[in-house]
Amino acid sequence: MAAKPIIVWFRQDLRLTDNPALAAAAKQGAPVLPVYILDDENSGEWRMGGASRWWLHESLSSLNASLKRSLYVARGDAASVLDDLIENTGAQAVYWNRCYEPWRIKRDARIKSAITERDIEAKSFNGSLLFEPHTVAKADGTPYKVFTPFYRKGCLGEGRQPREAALDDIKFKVFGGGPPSAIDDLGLMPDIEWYAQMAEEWEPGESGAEARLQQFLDSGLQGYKVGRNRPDQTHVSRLSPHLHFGEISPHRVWWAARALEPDPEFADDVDCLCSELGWREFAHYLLYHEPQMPQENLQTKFERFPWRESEADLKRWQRGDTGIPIVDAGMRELWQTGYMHNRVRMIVASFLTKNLLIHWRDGEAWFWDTLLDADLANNSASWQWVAGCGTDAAPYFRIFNPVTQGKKFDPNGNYVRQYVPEVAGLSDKFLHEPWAAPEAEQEAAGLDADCVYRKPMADLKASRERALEAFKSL
DNA sequence: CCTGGAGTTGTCCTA
DNA sequence: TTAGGACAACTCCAG
Repeated sequence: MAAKPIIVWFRQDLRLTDNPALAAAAKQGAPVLPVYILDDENSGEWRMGGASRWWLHESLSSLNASLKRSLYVARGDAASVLDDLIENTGAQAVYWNRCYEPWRIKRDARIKSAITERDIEAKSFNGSLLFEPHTVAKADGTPYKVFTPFYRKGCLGEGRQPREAALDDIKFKVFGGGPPSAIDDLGLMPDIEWYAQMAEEWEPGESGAEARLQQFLDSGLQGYKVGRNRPDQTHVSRLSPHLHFGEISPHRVWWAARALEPDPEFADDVDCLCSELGWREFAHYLLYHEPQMPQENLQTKFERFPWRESEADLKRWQRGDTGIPIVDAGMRELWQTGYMHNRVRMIVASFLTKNLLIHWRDGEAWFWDTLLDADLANNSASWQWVAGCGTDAAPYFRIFNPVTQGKKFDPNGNYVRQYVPEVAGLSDKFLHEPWAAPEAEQEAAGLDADCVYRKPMADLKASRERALEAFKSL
């Protein structure tokens, strides 16, 4: 009798290296039946956005190639797909790495008990977080609400360290009796080829992730602490989509950076990178303990906040047609490349929620649909943070001035000029506030009298005052 | 239970 | 030009 296979259910861990569920299955010696199930249709309003779906298609293709084209893919209800698979293949066990979206936690718990009831082994592992949410608490047992103590004491206190990434090249035999892969049938690819530029800039999949890490370690990490704020420079890691889909583990990134720490040239930069990974942890921690975070204000007093409703204004923000150069640059970068530099994310989010007083959930939804790295935990935690309704103590008067931010973090205008060619002809002095330039300069740069960059959609001073008033009303 | 220090990412005005 | 304080007061957290 042939050995019964072990199903390895891939989810947000689309890699072979440092994959605890896969490693555990390989260790058993049984053939591995690798499976991916597209079931986000059942996730309520958190069906994957268009950009993510393109990435997933590419990433699955890459994983399938690594698995010698043996990946079994299906769409639909995960429980019944697994049920049928167990039935048809005589599988002895199902292994997977844990996810932390509330709907997935619930679903996985149901699946685990259903499988166990059939006397089939169901086992889950930690492959995606340095410190899982249920392992971190204050001395009194309640969850942290502030990042710094969460990270310093909760994660790194008392000699706690994340586990080392397991980089051994594990050997396993793939189960040959499964149906053929049919990634194309998942319907992840869009009909219109809007992803051409994304395909040029990104390489979804495990080898692309490792290459990106190496490139970052070689040429981005040194100077990261300061440079990461500059959208005109290349000091951010751009690992977020790879991390989201689990093409690389945070452990791998953490320890690869730590290895450079003895070099004094890197000391502060490594700490800073690790703390950014810590923020990723914190977002997942918050989502675990506050499952309503993607929908509801963490600070309930914000239920009274006087948000404005304006489809038209929201559209202009989405299109990058606000008349504020750095905001438009960011929104267009997002639309064209599926990515936006972190500093600019904060600027556009502040503009939407404070200057326009449009609900953070509208911004969250747009990012969800357009970001390649759309991640329920990171996205919702960050939007609540910027809007001021999160658990941290960001003071309400912290309202970004996009002109000041632009001058500070894009001083030569290279970033704005790349995405907003309309204003490229202005001098650096007025690039970030074209409306303030002398008329002669506006004309010479080709800005018509009714051009949006001479009449931005919001007066920064007046809208700031209005936001401060709105906050005071709480 | 009490207490005191601290809190990712800013802006604006004034001297 | 630039540095420093105001902008409020609250909650979190650890000792």
